Amino acid sequence: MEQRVASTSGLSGAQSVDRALSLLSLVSYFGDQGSTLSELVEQGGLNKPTTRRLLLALMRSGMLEQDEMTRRYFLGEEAYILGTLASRRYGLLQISRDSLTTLSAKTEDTSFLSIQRETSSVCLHREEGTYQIRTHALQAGYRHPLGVGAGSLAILSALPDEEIEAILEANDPVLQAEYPNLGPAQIRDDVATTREAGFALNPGRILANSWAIGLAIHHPDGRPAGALSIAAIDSRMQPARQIELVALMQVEARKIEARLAHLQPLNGRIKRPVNPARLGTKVEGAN
Amino acid sequence: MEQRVASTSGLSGAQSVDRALSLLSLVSYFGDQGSTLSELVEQGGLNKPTTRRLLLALMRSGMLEQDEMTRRYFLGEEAYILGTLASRRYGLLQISRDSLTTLSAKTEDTSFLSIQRETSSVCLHREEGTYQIRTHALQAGYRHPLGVGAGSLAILSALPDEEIEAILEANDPVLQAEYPNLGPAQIRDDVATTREAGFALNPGRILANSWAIGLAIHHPDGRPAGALSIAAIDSRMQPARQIELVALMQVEARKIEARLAHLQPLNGRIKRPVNPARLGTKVEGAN
DNA sequence: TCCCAAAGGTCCATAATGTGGATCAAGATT
DNA sequence: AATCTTGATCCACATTATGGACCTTTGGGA
Repeated sequence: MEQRVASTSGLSGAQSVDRALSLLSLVSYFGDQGSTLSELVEQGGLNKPTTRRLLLALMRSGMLEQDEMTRRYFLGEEAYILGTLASRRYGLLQISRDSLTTLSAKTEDTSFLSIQRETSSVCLHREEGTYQIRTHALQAGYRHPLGVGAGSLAILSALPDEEIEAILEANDPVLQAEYPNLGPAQIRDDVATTREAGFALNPGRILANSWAIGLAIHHPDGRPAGALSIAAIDSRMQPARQIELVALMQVEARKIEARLAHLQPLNGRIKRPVNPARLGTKVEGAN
Repeated sequence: MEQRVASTSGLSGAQSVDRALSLLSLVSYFGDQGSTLSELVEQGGLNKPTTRRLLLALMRSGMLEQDEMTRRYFLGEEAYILGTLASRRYGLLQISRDSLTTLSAKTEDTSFLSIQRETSSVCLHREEGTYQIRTHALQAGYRHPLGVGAGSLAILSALPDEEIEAILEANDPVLQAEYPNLGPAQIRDDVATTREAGFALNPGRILANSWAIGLAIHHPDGRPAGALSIAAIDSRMQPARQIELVALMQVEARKIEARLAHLQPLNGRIKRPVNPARLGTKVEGAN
C-alpha cells in the first residue's frame, strides 16, 4: 500500500470497518434482487477473499443474509431493526407514506420518495400506481448520480451552488461512463430550469418515453430532505397535466415539511467525520 | 489474547468488524437518549481507545452520529436508509403500525411491538395511549432478556422448549444481576401459564403497578415474528378487562399474520453464520 | 476564582490481525 | 467429457489494530 492519508486528527484506523460498511452500502444498492459475490468484488474494488471475509462478518452480525440457493447477498434483519430504531430521528419515509399513497391514488401513476446519499440520490420507496402502463426504471434502493432523474434533479437544484459544483465534479466519471448524454453542462442547465419552474422535469432522459416530475422536500433550515416524484409515459406528462401534478405534489410536500419540523429537533448539530475513500467508484491500484 | 476460536470453517477474521457492529447494536439499545463513550466502554467490554476508534469508523459511514454538544452517540441516517431498504423483506413494523394505532385508540392505553434479537426482546415501537397515567418502563430500543415483560414472555413462550432452555441458560447471568426476582424457574412457570392462557401477563414484575399483556405474532411456519403488548396500571388490568384486551389484540394479531405471509416468500432459506462472541454481556479478561 | 474529579479524547511501541495470489470445488455450458 | 464461470478458501507475509499511559475539557464545589 502506497499512500497513507494524512490523518486529519489522530485515531484513524479501523479500516476494515470502513470497508465492511462500504460493502454493506453497496449491497443495499441492489435492492430486492440482492447481489452476487462477483458483482460486489467488481463494484467494490476489493478482491474476492477480502470481500467474502467482510461479507461473512456482516452476516455474523445479521446486517446481511445470504440466500442458500442463489448465493446472493441481501440486507438482513439486523439492518431492519437498526433502521427502525433510527427512524425515531430520521423518519422521512414514515412521514411521507400517506402522501405517496395519496399521490398515487389521485394520479393513478407511480410515485417515489428519494433522498440524497453522498453524491447520489437513492429511491427509498416506490408507490405503485394503478395505470396499466408503468415505468420500471426506478425501484427502491436504486441509485442515480444527483441530477439524473426527476427527484434526483429536484434535490440537486435545492443545494447551494458550490455544493452542486463539487457534486458534479465528483460524479463526472460516472456520468461519462453511464450517462453519456448527461454531462455536467446539461445538468447545470437542468438545475436552472428547475429553479425557474419550481419543479424538476425529466423528459425521458434515462429511458425513452419515461417522463417524471420531481419536487424537493425541505428541512426547516432550507436544506433538502429528499424529493417526491411521479413517473408516467410521456403522453400522460404533457404541459397541462404537469401543472396539475405539480399542484398535487406541492400540497403533499408542504404536509411533509410541516411534519419534518417536528421530527428533527431531537438534537442539535451533529458531527460526522468524512470518509476519504468510499467504495463504489472502483478505485484503481489501491488494494 | 489467549484462546483462539476453533475456526469452524476457514476464513474467519474481520474481528474489528464484529466488534464495530456489536458496538453499533449496543448504541441502538439506548434509544432516543443516545449513549456516552463511558457507557459504551463499560457495557461493550472494549477499552476506550478501541471503542472510540470503532465509533469513529461507524460515524464515517453514517451509521452513527455524535451530538457535538452532549457528545452522545446516536444511530445515524445511513442506518435509517439501510433499514428502510431492508424493510422490503422485514417490514414487521410497517405491517403492524395500523394495528398499534387501533389498539391504542380503542383501549386508550399504550401499546408496543417487540421482536426477538438474540436472547433478548427489543421494543421496536411504542404507540402512546391517551389515558393520563402511563408507564414509561418500555421505550423503543429498550431490551429485556426474553421472558421479562409481557411481549418478551409471549415471544419466549412461542419458541420450542429446547430453545427456551438455551435462552434461559444464556441469560442466567443477566437475570441474576438485574432481575433477582425473575430466575429461570419463575420464567419457566410463566411460560407454562402463558401457553395455557393463550396470552402473556406481566403483573408488575419489572415496575410495581405497571402491568401488561402480550400476544405473540407468528410467521406462517409457526415461529414467532414478534409480539404485541399493551401496558397500563394494575387497576386497568383486572381479569375482566384482560379478557377484553386480549380479544382486541387477537384480532390485530391475525391481521398482521395475514400480511406477514405475503411479505416473506421473497427468498428461500437463509444462511447466517453465528457470532461466537457478541458484546453486551461484559466479557472478562478478553480486552 | 481556584481546584479537583470525571469524562472525552488521543499517542505510540508492541504484536496480533488482515491481506490477496494461488488454488480448489461445484455447477453451468458446449 | 472437457471447459468455463463463479463461489469459496488456504496460508506466508507485513500492514494494521491494540490498549496502558497520557493529555484536555467540562462542570461542580468551596
